[in-house]
Amino acid sequence: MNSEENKLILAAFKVGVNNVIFSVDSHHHQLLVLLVKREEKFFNNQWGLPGTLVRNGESLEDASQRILSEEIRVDNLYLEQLYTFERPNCNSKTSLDSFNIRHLSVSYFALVRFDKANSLGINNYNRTNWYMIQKVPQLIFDHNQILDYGYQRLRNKLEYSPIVFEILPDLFTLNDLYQVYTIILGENFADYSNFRSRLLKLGFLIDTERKVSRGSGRPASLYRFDAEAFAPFKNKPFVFV
Amino acid sequence: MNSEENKLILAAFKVGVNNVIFSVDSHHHQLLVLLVKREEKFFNNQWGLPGTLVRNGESLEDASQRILSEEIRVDNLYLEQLYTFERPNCNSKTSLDSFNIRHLSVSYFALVRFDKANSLGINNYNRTNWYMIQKVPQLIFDHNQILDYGYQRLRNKLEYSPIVFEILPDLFTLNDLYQVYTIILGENFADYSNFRSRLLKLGFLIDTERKVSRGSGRPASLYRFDAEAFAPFKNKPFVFV
DNA sequence: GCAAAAGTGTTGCACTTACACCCATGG
DNA sequence: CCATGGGTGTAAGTGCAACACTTTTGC
Repeated sequence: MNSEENKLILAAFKVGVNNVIFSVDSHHHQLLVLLVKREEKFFNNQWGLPGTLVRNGESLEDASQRILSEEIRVDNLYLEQLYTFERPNCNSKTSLDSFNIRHLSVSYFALVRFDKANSLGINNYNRTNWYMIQKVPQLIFDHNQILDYGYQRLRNKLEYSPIVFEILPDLFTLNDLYQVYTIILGENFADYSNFRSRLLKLGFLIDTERKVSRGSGRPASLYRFDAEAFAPFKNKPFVFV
Repeated sequence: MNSEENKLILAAFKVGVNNVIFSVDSHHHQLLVLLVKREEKFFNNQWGLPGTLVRNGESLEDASQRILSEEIRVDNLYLEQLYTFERPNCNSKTSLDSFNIRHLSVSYFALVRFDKANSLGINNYNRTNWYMIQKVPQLIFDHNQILDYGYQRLRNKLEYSPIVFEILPDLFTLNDLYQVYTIILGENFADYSNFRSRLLKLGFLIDTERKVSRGSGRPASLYRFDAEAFAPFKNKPFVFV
């Protein structure tokens, strides 16, 4: 087959999924991302996003969920497609991909509860670990780029969609909520008292009147998120912030 | 090979690209999308988004550009990845895809100048046509869904990025600009005079002092977009609207 | 002069910002 | 009774919607 003929032939692909899985550790005031150490010879123990190749009979999202449940034992709280990346010239570089098989990587984005997700390190010899977002090392392939893209998306989502409530317990204090926002968006996005009044005025946070005391100081009210009352704000931008 | 074994085997994919190509016909005050009539036997002359399968040696974006230049002879003005869709159970439905080849469709989104793009219908026997967005018929596969997704993206883009200037001539009146916005976003997004003052205050529209007269009425100033002056607004949301 | 289109100005209202202040609890 | 964190209130400033008004052209 000469090169002209080759050009008109349809490319054959294997498809992988990569997950950008975020979690918030409120206790240490840190945004975390899940990474996996790649011990295959080509990767030389570099870290990368948790991912896998798509198998027969499973959809892309299935594959993505499989990673979530294998690496951290967690029900999906929030999962969304991010972007499709092309692995550039992969076939010519690694002997794994002989025979002109090209690779595509569809990345997904997830936000999981830290307490539920924190049961890792078992049975995987520290192969999987949470990294603080500021301390992520150089990753394999283009995974740093994918991560950046996911981080961007996370911050956007936070501003107009109620994902936070997926990682907060059913009952939470307004300070809990505020903490998550500052951890992800940085300290200087709004004053706490203004954040409070703005959100409460919107009417989808219900005061249960129940109080919880955290050390000294006045006990805080526990609130819950009312999904029905939120409905009118769906797709309306900048509900929060 | 039994079904258990089959499940662990990596799926093989062919990858297609589909383009959601929008254009604005200011003269008829219409938002248009480019469709292609599919004359293959399975599609029975139904319309669909212009697309193609990815060939050897070309990247996904290459393939997408190829469509742009084949269907309408146009340099890329704006091209962006939209979303990756999975063709559900395609292999079991059409005899084309025997042998467990699955299909993935990566969709791209483009906005092209109408005058430049309007040189179609030549040599293609009305196979390609612009459709008003409200009059799009039932399309093949999930193309209606992809189109909706693209339309959504277009409206979002319009609000925080300067894509409009890619489809406007170098010199344009503020009314030209306003027209494009109302065509895409609908009439009730802002009053013309407020739109004017808000945009002018931002300082990236330069009044060239040149005037143009369109029939009766006071002649309008021609403006140009100053990309440098726009720089500080990059990624800042809701610059327009 | 009159209609039509371009462009300017004004006013009220709503919302944000930056604080100051009050409240309830633990020690 | 004071430190601590929770919660309320307010005054100044900003931004936008609605709409009235002025300017410059063709006829």
